Formats: sequence, C-alpha cells, structure tokens
Amino acid sequence: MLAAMSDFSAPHTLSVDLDHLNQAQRAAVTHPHGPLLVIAGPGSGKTRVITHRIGWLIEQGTPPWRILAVTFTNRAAREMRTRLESLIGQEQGSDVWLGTFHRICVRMLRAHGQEIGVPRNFVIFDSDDQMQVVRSAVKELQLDPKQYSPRALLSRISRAKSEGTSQQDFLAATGSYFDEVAGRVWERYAVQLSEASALDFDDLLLKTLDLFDQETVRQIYEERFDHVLVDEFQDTSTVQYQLARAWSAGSGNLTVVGDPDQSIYSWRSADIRNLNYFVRDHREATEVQLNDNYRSTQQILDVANAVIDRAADRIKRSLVTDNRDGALPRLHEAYSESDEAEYISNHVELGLRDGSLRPGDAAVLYRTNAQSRAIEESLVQHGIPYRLVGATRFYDRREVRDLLAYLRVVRNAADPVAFARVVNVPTRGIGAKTLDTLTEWSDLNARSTFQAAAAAAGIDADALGGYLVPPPVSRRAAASLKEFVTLIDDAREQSSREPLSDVLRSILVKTQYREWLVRQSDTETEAATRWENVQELITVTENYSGIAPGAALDAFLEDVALVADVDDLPDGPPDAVTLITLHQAKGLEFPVVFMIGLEEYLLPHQLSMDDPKQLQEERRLCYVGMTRAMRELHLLYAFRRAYQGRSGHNPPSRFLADIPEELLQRHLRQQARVGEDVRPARNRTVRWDDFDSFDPEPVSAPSVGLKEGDEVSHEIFGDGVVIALRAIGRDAEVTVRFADTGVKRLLASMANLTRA
DNA sequence: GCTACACCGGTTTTT
DNA sequence: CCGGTGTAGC
Repeated sequence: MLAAMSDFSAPHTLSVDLDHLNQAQRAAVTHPHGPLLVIAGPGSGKTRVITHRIGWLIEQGTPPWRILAVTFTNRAAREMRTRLESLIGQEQGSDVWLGTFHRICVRMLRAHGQEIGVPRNFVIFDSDDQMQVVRSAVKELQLDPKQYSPRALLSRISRAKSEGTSQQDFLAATGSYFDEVAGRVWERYAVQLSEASALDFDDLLLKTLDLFDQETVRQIYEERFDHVLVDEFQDTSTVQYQLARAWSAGSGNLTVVGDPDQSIYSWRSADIRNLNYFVRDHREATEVQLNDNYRSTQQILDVANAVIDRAADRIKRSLVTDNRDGALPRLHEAYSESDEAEYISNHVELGLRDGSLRPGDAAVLYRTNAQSRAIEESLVQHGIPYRLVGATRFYDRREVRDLLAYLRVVRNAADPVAFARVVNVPTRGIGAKTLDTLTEWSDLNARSTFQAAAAAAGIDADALGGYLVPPPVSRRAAASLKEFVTLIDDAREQSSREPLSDVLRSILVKTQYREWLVRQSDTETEAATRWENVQELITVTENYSGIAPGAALDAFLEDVALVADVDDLPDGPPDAVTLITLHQAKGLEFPVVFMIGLEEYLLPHQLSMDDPKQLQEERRLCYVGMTRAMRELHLLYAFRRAYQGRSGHNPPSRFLADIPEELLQRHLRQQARVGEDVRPARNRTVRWDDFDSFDPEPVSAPSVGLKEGDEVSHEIFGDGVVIALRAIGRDAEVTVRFADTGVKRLLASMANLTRA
C-alpha cells in the first residue's frame, strides 16, 4: 500500500502501461473520480479497461482493499483476478474486493447479517432447493400443480424479489389471481426458508440491501469503498443496481461497464433500463464508448452489425476493426441436424488435417442445450475431441446432490429440504406415510422434521425435554429413523474433528451408498459414472483440508451454492471443440465459430416470438453469438430438424434476412428464401413453399429407389447408411455414412450404390 | 413400503 | 427424448 503511494509521488515508475490502450480506453482507465459509464462493444477490451483502471487507481494511491469490483459470473471474476494480479502483482491484486454480486453479498452478510436477523450460519438454497420448497408449498396449499406449476410460481416470486418488491407489497398489490396464489405460496416459501436458516439467491441481494439501512453498517462501507466498478451492467437487476448505488454512496465513484446490445438476461430480471437510470441518477456522469474491436475481422463485424442494426430503439453504433483481410462468413443450409453436424465435423477435420486448426480453436454455439446432441454424435464418429459446457452440471447430478444434502443435514439438521432428500436415500424403509407423520408432528410442536425423527426414534434431541409425545410411527420406521439420526449425529461430531472428505467417506460406507448406486443404475456404465462423480466430489472436499474441520463444512457448502460455473470442473480435454449455448458463450471468443440452428422457432426461440421485447433479446443473442468469432464464422440452419422426437421444417431465421447478400458466402442446398421480406433470389429454381409439401417427410428421390436409413454398399467406400437425400433435378445427392470411410456425398446416378 | 412400468407433459437461457 | 408423477403388483 505504501509502495503504491510512493508510486503516485513518482509517476515515472508507473507499471500500469497506458501506451497500448487506445484513446477511449485510456479515457476510461484514467477517469479520476465521479460516476463513469463505459459502453463497451464486444471485443473492445472491456476486461482490459477494468483491470487497468483498477491498477491505475491503485497507483494513484487508492488502497486495493478500498476498491470493489463486481462481476456476474465466477468465471469473469476469476479472469479479472488473474489479469489484475498479472498487472499489479498478486499481493495488491488479491486485496481488491472482487467477486460476483452474490459472493460479495454473502461476505457482507456473514460479517453483519446478524444485525438484521440473518442467522449467522445461513445456508444458501439453490434453484433446485427452491423448487422443492415451492413444490411442498403447492402441496400444502392443496393447489393443482398443473394449473399452478411450481416452476411458474417460483419464477414469479423470484421476479418480484429481484425487482425489489417486498412480500407485503406483493400481497397487498391487486395483481392477477395467479399473483394472489403466488403470494400465498411465497408466504409458505419464506417460512420454510426461515426455518431452514436459508437464503435464496434473491435473498442474498435483498438482505444485503436491508443491511445498508443500518446506520452502522452503511457507515462502515461508505468509508470503506473509494471506488466501485460494475461489469456487465446491462445485466443488473433493480436490486443489483440499488446495491451498486448503496456501495458507492460514500464516494460517489461508481464505474459501470456494459453494452445494451449484449443484454440477454432480462428473463433473469436484468433490466436494460438501468443504463438509463444510471444516467438519470448521475447527471454528471462521464460516458466513454469503446467501439474499436480487437477480436474479429471486419467481415464478421459487418454481418454482426447488420443484425444488431435492425434492433428497434437502438442508438446506432458500429464496431470497427483494422483487421480487414478476413473471409466472408459462410451461410450453409444443411439438410438436417445431422447434416449440420457433419458440415462442422468435416470442416474441423479438414482444418486439423492441413494444420490450420486445433480442436480448441473451434466452438459450436446453439440456442438450446438439446441441440448439442447431434453435434456430439458426429464429433464422436469423427474422433474429434470436444467439451460440452453446461448441459448437466456436476452439482446437479443426483448422486452429488444426495451427498450434498447429507452434508447439509449434518451442518443444519433443521434443513427440511435436505432432510427430505436423504432421509430415505438409500431406501431404508421410511416411506411417505412416515414422513407425513413426522411433518405433521413437527408442525404441531414447532420442531424440525429432524427433531421429529429423533423423537420417533426414541432419541432425546436437545430441545425435547421429554414433554412431548413422540410421533406415532411403525416400529420398523422407528428403527430406521434411529439409524439415520445416529448416522447424522455421528457425522456431525466427526465433522468437528476430521476433514470433510473423511466425513463423506464415513457416510458412504455406513449407508452403503455405492451398493445403492449400483442397484439404482440401469447399466454398469451408469453406475460407474455416478460413482466417479462421487469420487470427484470427495476430491473437491479434499481442497478444504487446509481449513479447520469445523469451518470447512461451512465454506464448502457456501462455495458449492455459489459456484454454478462449469469451467471449474472442465468437462473434457482442454484442446477440444467447445459446445456451448449462446448465453454461456457471452464473454468468450474463438477463432472459428459455428452458429447452428439459425431457424425460426429456435433463434428466435418459439417461446420468445410473441413478445417484441423478447424478440429483441433473441436478436441480441444472435449478435452476441456472431461477435464471438475471431477469424471464421459459419452460420448454419437445417432444412429439416428433429426436435423433441418429431421432425419438422423451420424456415431460416429472420435475422439472416437482415444480412445483405454480399456480406455472406452462401452455401445453399437450394437457392432459398430466407426470413420474411427478402429480395428475390436470382436463379431461384425452387422456393421454400415448394418444399412444404414434403414436410414432415424427408425430401426423397423416388427415382433412385433409396430412402434415409437404407443400408447401402459402395464399391470403394464399403458399407454404409443413407443419412440424407436431396433432389437434384431427376437425380439425387445421396449422403452416406460409411462404416469405414466416413460420410460421403454421392450423386445417385454415378455412385452405383447397391442395397446391402 | 418398494419397485417397475406406463403415462403424461413440457421442453431456453442461470448467478 | 427426458424426467417427473401415478398406479399396480409384489
């Protein structure tokens, strides 16, 4: 810290180098004080600006621990920390308050939460836990889950919370009948969380905001933070913006960095209007725009700009770069999703062979996780390594959640969600009947279900004192409950002395969890995979062996709840093709990008097509995807797509229609009409309308007597399966996946295929 | 109380 | 195609 001060007095020793920044970047970095708004387009060096700004501030004399930098994802936080430390050294870098909104809130709540009645050892309920609670509330209120789906209710409650609506206000408001029901569910929900000493993600933010109503707390932090920086500001919710304001209220030094064009999380209560509010609330704010792109070729940017330009209510801005000698992005019409996948595999294979590409250079971007399947299949066939980001996350796996629930009961026996999850896992003869009895008893006597279990088992849990009549359960159930309660009590005792991993191992042994997994699994492979996950979890807990046994459990459970980021546990080899959703791809970049499923009903997604606002967001999503590409961009759509079991035809995405023809290199099956109002294509021989009659049947070429799925044989290529057919005049192009030689496209009349 | 199986319906994005 | 729920039979 003192070193930094002396740096200030001797500017020539500055180590944060500003020379390689452009003018706009430098302006943002060296903005001395007061509110600052940085509009940072994709690839404009946003992270660099933030890290340099932090570095610069420190050199100007601000102690690192008086700087608070907030991100949305753990990944972003980690990257920023790494880059910051390489810029200004680990010692100073590690002192900066840097983390996600949620992480920072937890830190503040752990320190001061008790002042507003937040339990010292609160646990964090993730979305799965939340869902369980809502489900039980729906049941309790005897609602029809079809009419009032827990999912919809939870999302309504969560939205209200992130908008900063209190439970009381929500109940008092004259909303729809659905809202009324949601209000009642919310009440039950809140009670359950409170009984479990739990906060959900929204609570973490809300309670922290409440914390700042406390004069003492407010003073501490107003004096603490000299500078507050918020990344991805377009993704902030109402409550998050309020937090940012509260944190920066003392100094008035709030820097927000964002890009309205990349706002893709409104469904998670991100409110793009916060950018306007920021300007409204900070009249004197300085605005800096970063439009120079250092990632993509101009050819890619032109396409992306064309798409985002059509967004309504948008202030016109365009990304530019010096990198002008790139190839035109390619638009490829595939026949089906497997054909789409083949295009990618073939392209990657080609690149690998001529050395122009490494697997890790390429990424496949899609709207929905389900789309990854076809790509995976093809990549496997071609022997191309890939890593699937997201999909089923490690901490969402059943076996992992089971064990986490065990640990949660160990930590807090009153946690009803965790209790319900594991009390009969592995099955130990405690069924619905017994559970009902326990629940009833616990409600009646204001005890936890765990205490009910202990009482039923004849174990005198602390608070009972022998005054109460134990819940009437069968002898068998009582014996099982005793076993369970003893197991938990022993584990709790063990957890105060021994490392977490050993606690976990004891539980596994005593419950014979592995045997249960095997019994539960349909195949040996499944059992093996699930056991591997268990082992992996133990490995993770071993990272906590350096912490005192008592505290390790707390720390571990907290981390697990807050880490939804998948790249903490890479799903594959590092040098592999990345398969990732458009949402998750935000903030990443790849030399070669394949965007697949550029079709109506997929992008824009079916569920977003009715609402203009959501449609805009789909457009931005498209823009985000395109701007991930550094060198090559491939846009793909399939003529025919199997989705949810059925096969159908989607027209090409309307966003494609916004791209001027000359900006793309088109590889179309047929000269096709794209989107809605497109200029007439030249030399068009077949219109989309002509294809509709084939739908949902595949295009077939009856004259060649082949259909999809036929097993055929070829003189040179050997045996294979027809995977696609397309008419070319009276002939047909037959795509065959050969067992030995891979996928080939052949002209039926020339190939001389025989049925196998 | 447990398991196996049939059915149903939903099916985006995630800190 | 998946998972969650409901039912019947053990």
